[in-house]
Amino acid sequence: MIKTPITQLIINWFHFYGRKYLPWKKNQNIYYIWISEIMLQQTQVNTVIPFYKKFITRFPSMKSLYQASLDEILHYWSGLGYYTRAKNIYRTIQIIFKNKKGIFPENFFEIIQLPGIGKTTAGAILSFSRNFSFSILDSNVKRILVRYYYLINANSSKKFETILWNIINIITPFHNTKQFNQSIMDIASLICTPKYPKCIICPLNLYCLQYKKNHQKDVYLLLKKKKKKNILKKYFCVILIFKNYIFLEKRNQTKIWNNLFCFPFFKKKTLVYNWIKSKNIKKKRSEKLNKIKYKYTNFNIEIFPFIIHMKSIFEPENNAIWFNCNSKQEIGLPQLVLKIIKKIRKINE
DNA sequence: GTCCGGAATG
DNA sequence: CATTCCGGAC
Repeated sequence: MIKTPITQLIINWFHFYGRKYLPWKKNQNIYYIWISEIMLQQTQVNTVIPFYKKFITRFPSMKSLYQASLDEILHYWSGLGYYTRAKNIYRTIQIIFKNKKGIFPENFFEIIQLPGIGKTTAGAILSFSRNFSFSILDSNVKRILVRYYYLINANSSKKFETILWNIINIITPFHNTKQFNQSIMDIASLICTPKYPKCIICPLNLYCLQYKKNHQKDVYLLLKKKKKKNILKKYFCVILIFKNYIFLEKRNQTKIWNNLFCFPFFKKKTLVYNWIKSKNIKKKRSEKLNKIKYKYTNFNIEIFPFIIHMKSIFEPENNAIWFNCNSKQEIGLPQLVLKIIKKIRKINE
C-alpha cells in the first residue's frame, strides 16, 4: 500500500536509477549491513567503499571480528576518520558474543542500545537487512523533506526534529522499505545536493514546494548554523627514525585520535628538548621537515617536526612502539601520520 | 579556503 | 540546549 505521492515517486525512481550494486548490498547479511552503516555515518559512499572492502576481506564474519584486537580493527579504520566508530564496533562485537550468543539482534530496541547506533542507523540496519519497515532520518532525508514541504525552521530544533521524524514515518512505506530508504538517500546525495540541486532531473520536482513555487531562497540554507572562527593550534613533534623503524606512541584519554598511534606531540619547544634528553638519544643526524599544516572544521593545526635519525634504538615504554614502516603491523594510524610516513619513505628512498 | 555529516557527551 | 569528532569534495 502506497500512502503518498512522494512515496511512489521515490520507489519508482529506485527501479531505474537507484544504487543497487553497493558492495554491502550483495546479500542481506546483517553483519555486513551493520559494518557498512557505521562506516557510512558522516562519510560518503565513495569514500567508504575501499575501506569497507578491505575490512570485510580481513573480517569476513562476526567470529573473525570478535577474535580481533582493537588495534587490528583501528588499522582497517586508519584514514577513514571518526575513530570512536571503530571502538564502538569493537565494543558491540564483545556484547554480541558475551550477551547475545554471537547473534546480531534483530529487534529495534536491542539494536539501538548498542554503542554508536542511534535511531537512523538502527532503522537502516533493519530495513536493509530484513526489509522491516523502519524510517531513517539522516541529513540526506532531512534536506529532501525540508525542500519538498518547504519547512521553515521557526521552531526549536528539538521540536523541528520531531516534526521531521513524524513526516518520514508517514511517507515510509510498509513494503519495499529498503528500496525506499536507499532511494531517498540516493536522490538526496545525487540530485537534491546541498549546493546546486539538479531539480530538472529530480523525480520529485512536480510536487516539491521549493521548486514548484520557485522560492527565491533555498529553505535548506535557512537551517544552517553560524560559522565559527578557526583557531590555529601549534604543536611540535619528534620523529625518531632508525632504519625502517619510526617511534610511535599510542594516544590515550585524548579527544582526538584516541587509541591511535602518533609521534610524540608537545606544546612547547623546550618540552621537546627535555623529552629528547630524558630518552638519552644517540643521534646520527637531524633533519628539518617543513611545517605540516592540517585542517579541521573548527581549528587548524600546524606541526613543526623534529626528525632525528638514530644511531641505536632504545626500549620503548608502555604504549610505545618502534613501527616498521615496511611491515603490515596492524595498528591504527590517523591520516596525518600516514601522510608523514609516506613523505619520510620518499625522502629515504 | 568553505562546507558537509550521526551519535555521544557536556 | 551546544559541541565534538575527521577527512574529503568542491
